[in-house]
Amino acid sequence: MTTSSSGSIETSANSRPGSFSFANASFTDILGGSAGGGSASGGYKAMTPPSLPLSPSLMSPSSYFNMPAGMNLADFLDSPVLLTSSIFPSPTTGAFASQQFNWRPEAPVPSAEQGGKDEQQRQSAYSDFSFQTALQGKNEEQAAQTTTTTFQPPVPLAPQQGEEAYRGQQQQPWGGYQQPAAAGMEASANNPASFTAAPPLQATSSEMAPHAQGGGAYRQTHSQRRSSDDGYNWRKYGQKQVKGSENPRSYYKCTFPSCPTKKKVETSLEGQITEIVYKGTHNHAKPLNTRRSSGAGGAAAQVLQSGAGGDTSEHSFGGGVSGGAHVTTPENSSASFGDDEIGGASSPRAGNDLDDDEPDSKRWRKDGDGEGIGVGGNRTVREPRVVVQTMSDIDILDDGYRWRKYGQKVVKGNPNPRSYYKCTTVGCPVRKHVERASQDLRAVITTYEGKHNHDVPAARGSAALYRPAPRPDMAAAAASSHFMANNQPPAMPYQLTTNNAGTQYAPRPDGFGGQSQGSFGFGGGFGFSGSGFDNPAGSYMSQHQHQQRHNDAMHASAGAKEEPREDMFFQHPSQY
DNA sequence: CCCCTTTGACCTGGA
DNA sequence: TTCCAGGTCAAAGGG
Repeated sequence: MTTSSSGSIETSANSRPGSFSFANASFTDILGGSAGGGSASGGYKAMTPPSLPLSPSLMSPSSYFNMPAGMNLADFLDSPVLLTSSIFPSPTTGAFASQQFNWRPEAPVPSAEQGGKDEQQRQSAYSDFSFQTALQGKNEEQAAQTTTTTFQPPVPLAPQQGEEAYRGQQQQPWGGYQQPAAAGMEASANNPASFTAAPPLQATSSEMAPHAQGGGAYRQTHSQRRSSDDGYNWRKYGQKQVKGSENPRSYYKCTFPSCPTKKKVETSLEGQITEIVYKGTHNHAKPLNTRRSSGAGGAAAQVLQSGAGGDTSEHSFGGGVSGGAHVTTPENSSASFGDDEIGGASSPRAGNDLDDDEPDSKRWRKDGDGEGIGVGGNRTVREPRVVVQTMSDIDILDDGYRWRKYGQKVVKGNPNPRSYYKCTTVGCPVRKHVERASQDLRAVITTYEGKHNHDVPAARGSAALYRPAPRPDMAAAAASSHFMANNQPPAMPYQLTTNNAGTQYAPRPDGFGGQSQGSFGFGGGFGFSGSGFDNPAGSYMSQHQHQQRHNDAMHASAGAKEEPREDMFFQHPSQY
């Protein structure tokens, strides 16, 4: 998306042009709504949402967000994730975490059925959009702490401009996104101001980072969903009552042939959508004619997408996002809009991307990966939340590699969902998963498995953007900080945990540790200068703590698994 | 006939 | 190893 202002981000795979404008809306509005953003989840990473169209108006990408190389603003826009993430503060930091996407529709959330009509509403709705990050509860603290970066008032920019700017800066867009997502949300909660358009936004790195890594699943909740279609056609393939939630969860798949995109929609007893989580990215344009969207899910989804989607045109998120362009596909990113919830649970959800191929959880499982989307802990859904996750499959790049989210799941012991990503390079066995620490939402743990058997992919969009993956350290830092700059692929597997406190990063025993090289920074945009951002790794304390966890298991397996682990919340936009 | 929803069973992973 | 929970499959039914 471009983010608001200008930047357009190209996501590697998914990039699509879109513009997101928050022009009218204030971030607070956008993010804000509910303070409580899902806690943990707040932001996940962002991926590149492919399709959300965002109009750049509010924030200039360049300034505010850095878009991952390759990403187009449009993409961001499209992807829910982007929205959240991009816009919001990083989850880790929590700065924005609280913010979730809240679409607070003026009108009550339309039921699925209503969805069709909702579009109009949506538009209006967007204005209300608030992004909340999952971690609300923590948010405040985090927000304060984390917010390392500040978002300056968004300056509307043309998407393209944004991109250019962005690229020029080489900032990572996603970082922004991610942040927004998680952090942002929270932040909002905590610091509403942070997100308000006018005021500088702060992004917390830590949170953001996670999200970023996570791939972005974010969840944004938006209070009200106006559901409408997102412009894609969905088929419901399952429904289940999820434990811990009164609301039944419905599973939808994009009906487009070979499109791996899925979404989970939770609806309240009243029929309102309380949460939507997207997984995967659409590998096709939005159908011209949307037949119908699946029920609730559809609605929410639609909203997002539509927002994202170019076609639709304008959707304003938050106050005003007007859609700029949009793209149709969305889906990479996922964002969740939701109520607020704090906990990460809700927010965290986001992120699932799809696998490419098969999204199904089973497969994921087979792959060993991931899972589906996790639900956050509790959600209190006050308002309907929509989670969009965008990570798309693609890119995540914290480390410069491209990742595809193939699953997400809530693991016991941790209400926060763990996103699962795979390196998109054919034949490359590397996987990573990102999750927010249960104890400290601000802390994000990323675990890498396997070693890349290839070089860091060229940046999609701009070479500049993708640089070698930052080292883990860097990554972490970056993540937290948001970004960017160089990413070098971590050579080694490691895990990072970030939290507001700081990032700690430890190389894996294997020796896989990375080294940070580049500097991250949000360059321009966010202004994350971030304290820690620049610092590579370890030093980077600002907001994230990165702890490495090693999974023994992973490592163990690793031999095979040698994987580098990284986190990056903010890694690259791409990731997000 | 096509498409979608519903629904119970099955599969897989995590604890 | 077992249990639990989440996610998906696939048959059945409806529009």
